[in-house]
Amino acid sequence: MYLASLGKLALGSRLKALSDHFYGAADEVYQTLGARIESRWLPVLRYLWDTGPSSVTEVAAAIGQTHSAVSQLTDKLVRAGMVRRRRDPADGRRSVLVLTDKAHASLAELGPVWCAVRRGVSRSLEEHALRLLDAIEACERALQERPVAEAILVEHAVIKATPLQIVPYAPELREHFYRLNAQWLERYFRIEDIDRAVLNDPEHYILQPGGAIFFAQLGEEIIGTCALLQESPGVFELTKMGVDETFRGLGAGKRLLEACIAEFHRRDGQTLFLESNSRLNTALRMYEKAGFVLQPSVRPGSHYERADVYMIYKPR
Amino acid sequence: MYLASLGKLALGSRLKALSDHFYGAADEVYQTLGARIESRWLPVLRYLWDTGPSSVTEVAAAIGQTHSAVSQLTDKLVRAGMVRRRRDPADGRRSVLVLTDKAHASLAELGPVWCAVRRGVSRSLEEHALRLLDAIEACERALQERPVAEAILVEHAVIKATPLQIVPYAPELREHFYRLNAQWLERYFRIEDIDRAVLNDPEHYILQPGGAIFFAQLGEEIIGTCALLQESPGVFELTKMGVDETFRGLGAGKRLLEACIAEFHRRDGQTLFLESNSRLNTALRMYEKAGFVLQPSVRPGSHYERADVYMIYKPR
DNA sequence: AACAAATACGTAAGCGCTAACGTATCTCTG
DNA sequence: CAGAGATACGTTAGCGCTTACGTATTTGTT
Repeated sequence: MYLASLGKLALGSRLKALSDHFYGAADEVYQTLGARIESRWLPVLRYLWDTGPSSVTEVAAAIGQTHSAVSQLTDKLVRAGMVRRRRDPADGRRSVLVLTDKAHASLAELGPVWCAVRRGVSRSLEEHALRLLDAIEACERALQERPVAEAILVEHAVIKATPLQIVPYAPELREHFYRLNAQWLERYFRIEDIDRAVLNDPEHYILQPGGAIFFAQLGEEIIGTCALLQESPGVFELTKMGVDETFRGLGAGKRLLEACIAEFHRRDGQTLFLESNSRLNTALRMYEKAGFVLQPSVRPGSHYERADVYMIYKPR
Repeated sequence: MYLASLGKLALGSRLKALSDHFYGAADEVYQTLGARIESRWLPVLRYLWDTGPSSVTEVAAAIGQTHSAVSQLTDKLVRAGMVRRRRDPADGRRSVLVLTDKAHASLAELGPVWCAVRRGVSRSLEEHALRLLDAIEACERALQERPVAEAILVEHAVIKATPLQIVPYAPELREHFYRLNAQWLERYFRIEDIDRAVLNDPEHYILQPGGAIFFAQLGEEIIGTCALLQESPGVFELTKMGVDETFRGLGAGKRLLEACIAEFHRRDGQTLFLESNSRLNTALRMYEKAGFVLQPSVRPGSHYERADVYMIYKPR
C-alpha cells in the first residue's frame, strides 16, 4: 500500500478508507441478516433509543454531525417509517425526533446483531481493534486541545525561520552519524556488519582513509548526514547519506550532496561513484539531478548486499 | 462524545470524523500558506512525483481508490494545470498521467510544508499519532486476511445457535460474580469497599442472609449475573446486576431480572427495591419494563455513594 | 412592549466518492 | 487470423455529507 509510505501526510485518506470499509461491512451484515436498517442510521437511531425523543440539534451535537445532516437523514428515516417528527410544544422552532413502534421493534431485534458485530470485530482485528479505538479516542481528545492546523503552521514558521547549515564532522557528532543512518537502514533493509563497523567508528573508516563527513544542521538540531569515502587514491564513494525522516523535504539531502561533491572537487578526485537501492526513489532522483548517472549493472565487488544500483558522477 | 459509548459499533462514523478533520486541517494549512494544492490531490500528485508517469489504474490501485475517482480527480488536476493526460503509445487504452512543470515546481516548494505537517501532527497528537498509524496499519492488514463482515456473520450464527440459560449460584462461579460486576463498576464508577467485600464473598453477604444469585450462561460461557439480597425479613434488594459488555444485547439482563423476580415471589417477599445510577440508561429502562417504579428521592440510608436512583417493584 | 440578536431547522447547491454502464483497445484461443 | 473475453478508462447518476442561505421562533435588551 503506497499510502502507508506517506505516513502522517496521508492520514485523512487512510482513515477514510478504513471508515468506508467498516460502513460497508456493517451494511453487508445488516443486509444478509435481513435487518431493515443501514449502517449510517445507527448513530441517530441508537441515540434516540438510548436517550428518548430529542431535537435535531441535540442529536447532531451528540453524534458529531451538522444539523443539516441529521435533518436529511431524518427525512430518510421518516420515509422508512422509523422516526416521526414532532413539534416541540415548549419551543416552536424545535422539531423533536421520536422513534416509531416499528423502530423500537426493529432495534429490539438487533441486540444479537450488535453483539455479533462487537465480537466479530474483535475476532477479525484481535487486539488491534482496541488499540485502534484507544488511539482514536486519544487523538480526538488531543485534537480538541491542540488543533492540528495551528500546530502545523507554528512548525512551518519555525522551520522557515531556522537556518539550515552544512557543518563538517566533529567528534561530538558521531552519535548522530549512527542515528541518522540507522533510521533508514532499519526501515528499508537491515544493518549489515560493514554498516555497524563504519557507523560506530567513522573516524577510522572514513576520515582516516582520506574521506569527509558532513552534517546538516537545522538550528541546533542535526537532521542529516552524508559521507565521502576515499576508496583508492582519487576514487571516492558517496555513502552513508541519511536525513531524519521527520525533516525530509527541507533540501538537506541536496545540500549535503552538494557539499560532498564540492569536497570531492577540492581534493581533485578523479572518480566519484555511489551504490544504492532501487527502492529509494527519492534519493535516486536526487543523485541524478546532482549529476550522477545510472550504470547498466551493479558495481563489481560491492560491499553491500542491498546494493542494486550503481551510479557514477559525470558533471555536465 | 456519544459515539465513544457505542465503541466498536460506531467505528465507521468516528473514523470518518477523524478523516474529515485531517483533510480539513491540511486544506487550512495549504490555504494559509498559499500553496496551490488541495489535500485530496496529495496521494495522486505524490504518487506521480515519486514513481513518474503512471496510468490511471496504476494510480488508483496504489492509492486505494477506484479508477473513476482517479479519472475525475485527474479532470480537476488537468484544469488546475498540474497534470497532463497522454495516450500510452504501447497500449491505446491507457491514459498516462504526467506531472506538468508547474506541478513539479509547486511540489518542490512543498517540501517544508510536508515537513511541517509531519512535525505538526506529532506535536499536536504527540505519541498518539504513531499509535494511530500503527493501529491503522495493523487493522488494514488484519482486514485483508479476515474480512470483518464474514467474522461478524460467523459470530452471529454461533450466538444464535447457542442456548442462553439462567443458572443458580455455585461455588465455582464465584470469580465470575466478581468479574462481571467489576467490569461496569470500574468503567462507570469505582469499586467501593462494600462492593469489594460483597463481590469477594457472596456466599456470606448474599446467600447466608437468605438471598440468591443467578448467572446467565451462553453455551459454556458465563456472561451475566444478578443477585437478590434479603435486607430484612421479606424485604429484598435487587443488586449486582452485570452483563459482559461484549455480550450485551442478547437479553441476558432481562432473563436474569425475571429469574430474580420469580425467586422473590417464590420466597413470598413483601418488598423488592433496587438502587442504581441515572447514567445507566439501558439498565434503568430494563428495570422499568420489568415493573420497577422510579421513586421521587433516593433511598434513605443507602449503602452506595453512586446511588442516585431508587426504584421499587410494583407488579402490575 | 418593541425590536435586534440568537437559535432551530429545513432546503439547495456542491463536493468527493462509488457503482454501473458504455466504448475503445488489447489479449488469448482455436 | 478471427472473434470472444478481458482490460482501461471515461461518463453518468446517485449517496452522504458540507456550506450557505432563508424562515420561523425565541431570547435578551432597553
